[in-house]
Amino acid sequence: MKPSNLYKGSLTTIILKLLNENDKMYGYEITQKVKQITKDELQLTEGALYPALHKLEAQGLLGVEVVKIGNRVRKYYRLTEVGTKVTVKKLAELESYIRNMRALVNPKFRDE
Amino acid sequence: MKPSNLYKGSLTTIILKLLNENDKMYGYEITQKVKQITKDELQLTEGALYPALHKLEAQGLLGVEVVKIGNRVRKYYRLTEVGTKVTVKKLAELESYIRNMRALVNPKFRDE
DNA sequence: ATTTGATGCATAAGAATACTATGTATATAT
DNA sequence: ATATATACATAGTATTCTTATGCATCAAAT
Repeated sequence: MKPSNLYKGSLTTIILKLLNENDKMYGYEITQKVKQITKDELQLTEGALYPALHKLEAQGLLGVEVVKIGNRVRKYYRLTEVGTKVTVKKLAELESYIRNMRALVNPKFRDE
Repeated sequence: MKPSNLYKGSLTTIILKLLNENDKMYGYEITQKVKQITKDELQLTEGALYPALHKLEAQGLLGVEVVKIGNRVRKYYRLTEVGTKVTVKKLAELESYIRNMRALVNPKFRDE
């Protein structure tokens, strides 16, 4: 994730939301989806993505399904029930974050 | 900064913007201002704030003025010229970040 | 035929950022 | 007297991400 360090801390939210929307996805697919949606402005690095996926899996938020495509392996991830609940929470936190940052940065948004 | 780790990476932007708006401020004042603006949702911790101020000063973005208030010391910070330029850049990055995150999280915002 | 670029996974070393805990000290209100 | 607010600061730790590297398959172009 190059552009600025504002993205620090938002990777989990991004992953969870995309999985919430797309049912199941594999890592590389997520990187491409993010590139597409943000018009190349945000590029997930694999060094950040894969460890993040592993961690979410270890926390029980994601389930994995290994699929062989020809001779290649893909690991499809999908939300668990817990993962779905956490997604809702993360999205609320993001809205709150954006609201607060807008208020901090733009006096117009300060009276609710 | 408690609420969520989304705030990781935004402290510099917050400090610069508040100084851009208020001419000069001291550390404690910044923490209170942030509390007020975000209605207690965001509490800057001093362990994050003071090192951040020192770093910005070392980078030449802030100038310091030490003032004695009674027997107490206050360190007033203000933007340098360079600091003002960086502030503009940081604010643009924040807008970009918010736009991208909105698009990632809300399909409605994906076209445009 | 082979090289390039895309696909697809993974980890290790290090940097950056913030949190927690702690310390010092003054001022004010109860 | 004592708790709370004001005001600074740093050390140790945790979290998160970047950079660099590695392995391997596949399609397309030269």
